[in-house]
Amino acid sequence: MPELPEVDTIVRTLRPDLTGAEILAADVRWTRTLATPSAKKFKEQIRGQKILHVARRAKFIHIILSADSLFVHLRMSGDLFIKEGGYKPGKHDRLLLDLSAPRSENFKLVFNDARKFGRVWLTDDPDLVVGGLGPEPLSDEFTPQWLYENLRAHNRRLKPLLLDQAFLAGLGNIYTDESLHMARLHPLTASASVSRAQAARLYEAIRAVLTEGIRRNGASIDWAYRGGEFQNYFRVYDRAGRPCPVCGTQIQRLVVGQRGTHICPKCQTWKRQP
DNA sequence: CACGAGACCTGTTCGC
DNA sequence: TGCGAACAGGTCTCGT
Repeated sequence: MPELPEVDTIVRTLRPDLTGAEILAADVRWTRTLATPSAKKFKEQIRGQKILHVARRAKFIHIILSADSLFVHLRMSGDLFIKEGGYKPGKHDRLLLDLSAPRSENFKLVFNDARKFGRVWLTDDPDLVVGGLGPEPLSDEFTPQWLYENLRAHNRRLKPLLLDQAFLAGLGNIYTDESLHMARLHPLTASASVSRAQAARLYEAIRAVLTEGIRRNGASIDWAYRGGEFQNYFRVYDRAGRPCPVCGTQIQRLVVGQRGTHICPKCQTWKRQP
């Protein structure tokens, strides 16, 4: 569910409460939620550590502790909540941390994840988790020139390449469809065929779409989400059969790389490679 | 290297 | 109303 803007929103929401808190205990309710280490080691190792900072890297929530890094990836259905100290675990709560803060009651950080795809890592080596990721699309490292050169360096279709976190880190299904539409590029376009001008358009579109997503506190579909409202501004995502906001043509749904994909067939044309 | 299929999971929505 | 199929914001692994 959550892509870069949604994760960013969660991080901004949690940061004030979590920063400075001490972890008193961990309750692991679904063992496979832990990517590493084992539940036993996790509980021993995390107890007593303080939360120094809460950050985001791509779609990972990065909680910097006194001695380790705690990473959370929400995958499709994960979410993180703050609950009061007396909170009792609900059906889909997979991991709970008991916390104490200097000038407030004890509270809990709850990882809730209906589909159990989400994962948590506790490690002293961040590269073990995020070392293989591509650049952050909102960082200075990501430039039109970088995008042009690296699109040309692969021979892949645009959409699966943009979804590849080792290529560029943070886009998911929604923001990829939105970016491609804004850039007027078809998701099946061969990356190596993209011109400088098209790459520049795609660069601007990715930055614009992610920035707007963050400004609107992400998109809220199915789950109530920090008041996010980007879902009200989708151009094509989940809008099959409705008019393209640019030209009015009916938006089509197709499948690319096994992902539902939404395009305007008039704005986003595609010349099959000879 | 690129790609499709299947796996991992549960819940909701859609069509009959 | 019931019931199975299709689908869902993500990523990994395997075979071609």
